[in-house]
Formats: sequence, structure tokens, C-alpha cells
Amino acid sequence: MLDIKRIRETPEEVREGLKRRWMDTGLVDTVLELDQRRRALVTEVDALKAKRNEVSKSIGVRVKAGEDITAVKEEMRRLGDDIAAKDGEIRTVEKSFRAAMLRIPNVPSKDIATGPDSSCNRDVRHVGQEPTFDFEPLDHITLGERLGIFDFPRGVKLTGAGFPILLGQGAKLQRALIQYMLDLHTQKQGYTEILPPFVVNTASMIGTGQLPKMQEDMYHCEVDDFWLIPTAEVPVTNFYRDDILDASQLPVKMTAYTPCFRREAGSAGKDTRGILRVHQFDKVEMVKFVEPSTSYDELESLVKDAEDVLTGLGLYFRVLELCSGDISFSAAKCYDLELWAPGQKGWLEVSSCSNFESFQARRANIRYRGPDGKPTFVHTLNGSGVALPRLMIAILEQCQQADGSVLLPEAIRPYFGGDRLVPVR
RNA sequence: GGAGAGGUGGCCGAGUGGUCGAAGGCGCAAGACUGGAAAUCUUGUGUACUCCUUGUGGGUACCGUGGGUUCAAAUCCCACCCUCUCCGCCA
Repeated sequence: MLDIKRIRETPEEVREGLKRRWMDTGLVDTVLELDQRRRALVTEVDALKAKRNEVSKSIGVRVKAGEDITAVKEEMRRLGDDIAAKDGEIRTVEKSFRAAMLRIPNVPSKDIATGPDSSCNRDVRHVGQEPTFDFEPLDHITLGERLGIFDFPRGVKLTGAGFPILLGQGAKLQRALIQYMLDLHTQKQGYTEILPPFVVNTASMIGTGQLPKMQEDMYHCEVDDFWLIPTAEVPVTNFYRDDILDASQLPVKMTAYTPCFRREAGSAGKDTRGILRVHQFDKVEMVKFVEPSTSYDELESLVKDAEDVLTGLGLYFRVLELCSGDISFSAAKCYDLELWAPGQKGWLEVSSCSNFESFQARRANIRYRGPDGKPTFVHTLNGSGVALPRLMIAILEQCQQADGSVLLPEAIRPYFGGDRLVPVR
């Protein structure tokens, strides 16, 4: 959520932000109009309430003095009705106001490229060595089949399409990777690990911006009105919802492993083969709560932390700076990390590192006591560190050998308890 | 799931219809005292919204949440949520 004062004072800036996302600017006008109506009503009803409070006080005194106050009471009853009616009006206006506010996206940072879609993203750097093969590299599905690490049909039997099963050395590799990443974040990069609930309430989903916009992409437990988390960002960021942190605590850096649940509504038929796009996947996430003036530096170090996961594994990847039209609803600036998949000859997004500025903090009401002692919204950031299925794909495809085995990156061997995945047939 | 108790400011805790944003204490901040500190004393110390003549200014709201009764609600009524204790069930 943006600051209404910002919209009031510099509406052109906000409109410009929406235009840079190729979105209609009508919401800004809606919000401004509702804001004006709301303020007029509040002023009006506050004056009425002031009168009621004043008269009510005097009634107490007059009753004790034995005066007849029937007429005043009658007048006050009418005033009360008037107030109730106006309060109702305010509630209606405020509801629409809030709904509109929640649908205005963050304003893209000034320093990122303007463009409608991913074709305008900036290729910042390539890291590592592109692997070369003296044979035709296979894709992860074929490799996985030979290694016996996936079972897609039984996933369909248990649940449905998009819920693959990992088996044997595949399951173990995944577990090893999770542990490798968490150890890196906690032991070398100063993050605190948390293991949060994987199911959250509606307030949490609004806090990080998944609701109301992404409702269709989420799994919902109707009886309890709970939601399955689409990313650890939700429980971890909401950890401090409605809290006021002390300035000395900042920056707070947290990391969490969680499964992620996504309905992927609207993407039916896209990337349906293998484990590229699934409804449930594992991910290690990093989240930061920082002082506003430091958030862009913190973004750079967050990207570095995510990159370290990949360089530590010796994988080849690139870093993209997303353009205005490609960043997520809540983000002001975002970098993507994409691993090279030689088998399918394409780039796989495994991490998105974003600065949300105060956008999420405002929704989730996360503040800190600033230098002036006043509660001030923090800036929040998060980045994947990293998503597992695609990391798995990249390892399979980048580290494959002519004999069909996969020679694992050295860093993961102690966690895996071996140096390679071996074909079962 | 059943029975009981309870949810008040950063924390503890008083408050059963009117002058209560809320006693008292703790904590915190500033000042006094001190060579310095402790102790002591004094003063101050919530958040959000809103208005204007932008001020050590005015107003409104907030005592778990949402409704209701009343001229007036922390206080009475209803519903819900949460916490604790006991019982039941259970990994």
C-alpha cells in the first residue's frame, strides 16, 4: 500500500508509476475522490460527536442537580441517529477507499528500465562458466527417469497433476540442498532461521500483498479461512505484523525453508512437463526488515547472498534487473537470478530479490522507532535463496556426465553423503 | 471437543454507567542532587485519524474484535476470537 499523503501530494508521480507498469491510472482518481469524501464526512461527524460529548457531560451534572432533561435527551437522541447514519456512510466510503488502495501497486524505482514485459529486462551479469559437453546434454526429465528420482504418475494418483514425487537419491539431494542453503544463510550471512506455519490467515495474506489480487492463485481452507502459503515470504514478513521494532534491532535478517503452494491458475499447459512449474515446491527464502535509507544497499547484498548459493555450487547463471512492467505488484525494484539449463537450452528463474520499500510494511503495519522517536514504517525485502525444483533441474543438466550419472557440486557432497547420482537403468 | 477463569497503555495492575486516555507501580526520557554513579526528588512519557488562524493549537476514535442498549459504555447485553487451568481425544 502506498502512503495516501504521497498520492494526495504528488498524484502525477503515482500515475506515472502505474503507466510504467502499463496499467490504467483510473484507480488514482478513484482513491483521491474517495479520500476527499471520507475526510469531509469525518470532519462533519467529528463535530457532531464533539457536541454530543459536551452535552452528555452536562447532562450528568444536571441530573444530579435534579433538573428535568427530557427535552435535551430527545434532541440528543436525534443527534445520535444523525451520527449513526453518517458513521455508516463513512464505513462504506472507507471500505471502498481501502479496497482501492490495496489494488494500487508499488511505484517502480526510478532507476530501473521502463518497459512492458520481460523483453526489456536488463542482463546485468553472467556468473560462472557455461558448461560444455562432448555429448548431447539431456533434459531433466530424461535424466530423472534414468536416475529414478521422479514419479509423476503416482503424484497424479495421490493428488493431481503438478504434484510430483521425489524418490530415493532425488529426495535426499533435495534435503541436502535445503540444509546447504540454510547453513550458508545462517552461518556465513547472518540470517536467523525460522520454521513458520505453512498455513496462514487472511490478514497475513493481505499484509504481504497476495490478497486481494492473487486470490485465484492460492489454496484456501474454507472451514477455517486459512490459506496455504505460496512462499515463506508470507509467514516470515508477517512475523512482525503490527509490531514496533527498536532501531537498534535493524536490520533484521531471517531465513526459512518452507514448501510453497501455488494453484498457478491461468498457466495451464505452460511448462507442464517435469518439475519446472508445479503446484507444490520447496524453497529457502530470505527476508529483511531494514531502515528506509539503507534498503537499496540491502537489496544489493541480498542479491549477493542469493548468488552465493549458486556460485558455491559452481553453477552457471545470470542476473537480470527487471524492467518496470515485469516487477511484481508489491516491488519497487527486483533482480532475478536465472540458472542455465543446457538440456532444455533455456534460463530458469530460481530467485527473485525485491525491495518493497514501505509498501508491505504499510499493509502489514511493521514499524520501528526512528531517530525522532516516532514510529516509522520499515522497508522490507525478500529473495529466494533459492527455489529447489529448478535448482535441481540445473544441477541435473549442468552436472550430467556421458554415462548418465550426475557429478554433484563439491559443496553439496558432505550434505548428500556421496559425490554423484547414479542411473538405476 | 466439554467445564471454568480471564483479555485494560512498553510491562504489572486498579477501575461495575457520567468530569476516564483511564489511579497506582515498574520501565523509559529529561532535569536536580553527586567528583562520577547508585539511591532520592521533580517533570514528562500511547497510537491513529482529522481541522484550522501550523500552535508547548482544536476535535474525534481506540480498554481482545464486531454488533447492540443508552443523552452518555472500559463498565450493561449479544456474537466471535484469543490466553490460562482442569477433563476428554490424539502425533
